[in-house]
Amino acid sequence: MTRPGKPRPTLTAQELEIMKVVWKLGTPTVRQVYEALLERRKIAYTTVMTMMNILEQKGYLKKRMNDRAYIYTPSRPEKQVIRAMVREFVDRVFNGAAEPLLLHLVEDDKLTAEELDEIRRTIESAEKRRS
Amino acid sequence: MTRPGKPRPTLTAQELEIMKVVWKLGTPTVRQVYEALLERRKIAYTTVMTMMNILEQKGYLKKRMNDRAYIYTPSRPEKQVIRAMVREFVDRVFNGAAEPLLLHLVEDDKLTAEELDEIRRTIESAEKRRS
DNA sequence: CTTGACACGCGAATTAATTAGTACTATCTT
DNA sequence: AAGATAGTACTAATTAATTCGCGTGTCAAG
Repeated sequence: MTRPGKPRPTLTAQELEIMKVVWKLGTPTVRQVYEALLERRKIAYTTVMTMMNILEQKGYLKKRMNDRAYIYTPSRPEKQVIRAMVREFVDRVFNGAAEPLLLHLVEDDKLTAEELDEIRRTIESAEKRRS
Repeated sequence: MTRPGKPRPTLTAQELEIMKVVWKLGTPTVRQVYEALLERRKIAYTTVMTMMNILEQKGYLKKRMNDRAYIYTPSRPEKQVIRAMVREFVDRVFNGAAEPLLLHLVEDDKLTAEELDEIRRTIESAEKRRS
């Protein structure tokens, strides 16, 4: 049922929350993820387990038995997954055009002067790289 | 039930699709939205009606009776809604930090040289405006 | 050996999104 | 006046996401 290599359905909010923990911990058990999440909000152990199994079915996690519990590992690197989410968002909201989103962000006065500066430098080097 | 002024739940994919049409048409009837959507995909008239009524309940649309049919109007400007969606996305995916998203986009080679240039100029003027 | 902690699988309840059919009414059209 | 047309309200089926309890098995400690 899981088609290797095919694009997978994009992560929902809670799925992403779990994936973030897994990426941070590397190779956690359900319990470890559960404990990490508990520090943020009330949640049941079995809820985490269910979600992680769904994430496995969706192809985001792999599990292997170790001792008495499963150890889960991300099957795709964080950067790749986030990139796909950004792409999906740009498609859905901006019809695939990245520029309007960029402009939104830059105009939004949410960035510090240093961040703006770094971005400007990134753009400049991107421009050089191309010419 | 609709709390004026309060932040509303963020739009789903299909809701956004309908809102885009409404924003474009300005003050459409259900039928007009329906016809516009039909050009892209198969959908039933009543489906569109249901969605638009939900959007009204959610506070994104207002309707007034005119002649025999309701005329719907957006209750919030497109830019504002999109901005809220961007903010929600940045919060959810990047924990509120806009910069990593910016960098993702710039690195992603999805932009033309002209677009990059325009963005650089926008950043420069944003920097001036602040200093 | 019994008991408690921990792990898993399974099933299930709830909620929301999405889609659309049906019944009814009011208005044109001829 | 009759029938087609267009519009709404209401109901509902389906699917997915999210949440969690329960039963059961295993291992370790007393």
